[in-house]
Amino acid sequence: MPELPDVEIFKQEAEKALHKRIDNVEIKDSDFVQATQQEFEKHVIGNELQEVWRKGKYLFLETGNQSTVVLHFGMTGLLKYAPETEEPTRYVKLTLELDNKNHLHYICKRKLGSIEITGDSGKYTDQLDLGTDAFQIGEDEFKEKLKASQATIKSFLMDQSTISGIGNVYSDEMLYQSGIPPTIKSSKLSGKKIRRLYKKMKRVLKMAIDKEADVSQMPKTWLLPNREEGGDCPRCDGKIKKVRVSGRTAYYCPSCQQK
DNA sequence: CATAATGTTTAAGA
DNA sequence: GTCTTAAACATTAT
Repeated sequence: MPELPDVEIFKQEAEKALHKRIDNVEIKDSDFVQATQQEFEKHVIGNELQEVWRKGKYLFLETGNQSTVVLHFGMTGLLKYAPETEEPTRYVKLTLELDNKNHLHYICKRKLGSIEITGDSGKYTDQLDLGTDAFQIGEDEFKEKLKASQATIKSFLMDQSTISGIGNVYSDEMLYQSGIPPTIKSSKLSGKKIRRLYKKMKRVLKMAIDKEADVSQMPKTWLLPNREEGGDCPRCDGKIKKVRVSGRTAYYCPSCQQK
């Protein structure tokens, strides 16, 4: 589930290839990879991986001369760094072959997600229209944006053009831990709840990254490991409910989460 | 077999 | 212009 914490882990995976030269590129699914072999030859092959950075759910691989590989992971994408002797077989869309006999693979079961190359990453990111990264945003900006919104709070958190990086699963988690129902209007939140949500947003993201975005490592008192209809709420006697909010499935505890 | 699934984009309606 | 829904994308898991 590639949201901000997952992509942050992919960033760490890509950083294993930092300062290695990219000797070759294998496009394994040309339907999926937007860039052509020629573009990889021009922008990537023969260059070192100089820097890896993330904004929201996007990951950027800088390969010098203002060349950037832009990755989005859709719902099922991931990165894997492995020796050339341990090739993954299924769902590989792209492989970067490094000069140390290791490979960086982009793997995706489904076709939601993208791989592109740009010669102007500034212009490219502007076009993506991403709001401030959820891990970077300050409390004042958060408060201001929230008060200006007419949307429900869950919708607000997931809107990538306002704040980037938060998706369906982690928005549920933040709202659960803040005791806020997902369908309440953002503008109706009390100052106290806004403050609480801001703090929980940061804490949930940080903890999730510390736990390598691995659900099995998350605290049992979190919603995440209990995210199913009718499941027991880990913090009260209530049962977890499922509702549709902004086209997605939200899980919450009606008794813990009240305005 | 039918259904829902972590995301984004687009279109249409309120 | 804002916000919400639904559909589409392709494939897997239940």
